[in-house]
Amino acid sequence: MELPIVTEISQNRRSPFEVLIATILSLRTKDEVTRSASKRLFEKANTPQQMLGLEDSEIAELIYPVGFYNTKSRTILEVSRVLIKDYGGSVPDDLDSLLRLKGVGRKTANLVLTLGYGKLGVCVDTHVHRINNRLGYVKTKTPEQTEMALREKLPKQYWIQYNDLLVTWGQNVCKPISPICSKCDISIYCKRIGVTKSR
DNA sequence: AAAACGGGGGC
DNA sequence: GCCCCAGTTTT
Repeated sequence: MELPIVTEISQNRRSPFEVLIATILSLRTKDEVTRSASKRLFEKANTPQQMLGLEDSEIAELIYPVGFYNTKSRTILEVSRVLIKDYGGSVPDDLDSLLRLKGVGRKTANLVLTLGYGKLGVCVDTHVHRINNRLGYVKTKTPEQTEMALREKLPKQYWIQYNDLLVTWGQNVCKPISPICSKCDISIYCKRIGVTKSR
């Protein structure tokens, strides 16, 4: 099973900055599309200093297929500027500082901590949110509520592996539409809440 | 709470 | 052709 792109980047010993940028590119975007776009971008620039050497429109053109390319290219440049100005050109390794960056929300911040620094983070995206609610493990409306619930319920030692596992599972088995329940190892524990069609 | 940001891929 | 995607910001 192919690894999600951001995970793959972290496992190739890429920098926290690359994890951060790849995560920004991946927002609301299919994994395969993010894969090619991040590769193109990193060939041109993979540090905040190098990013600032590119024009807004240049970045937008490189990442074009990911969608939201105007927002994302501005975010990349703005984040790069702040990293140089306030953090000596490196990515901060605490949640509060990361959340203060424009364009970085809870999911991105926690993912940078987890994959960029091997630190604690419960990263709740649509996959983690959906799977936990289907299982009946949590009953939450927003991803942030799911994050807080998991911090209480899930043993710390599993937090880092947990996200990668569920995202991979969410992309390949417990899909948003027509999940392949016959291929699911934890099917017997699942309440299938909100699952209409399954295979 | 809902809209806006967006092209690509699945069906 | 229609709907969703490792979200976040703005209204």
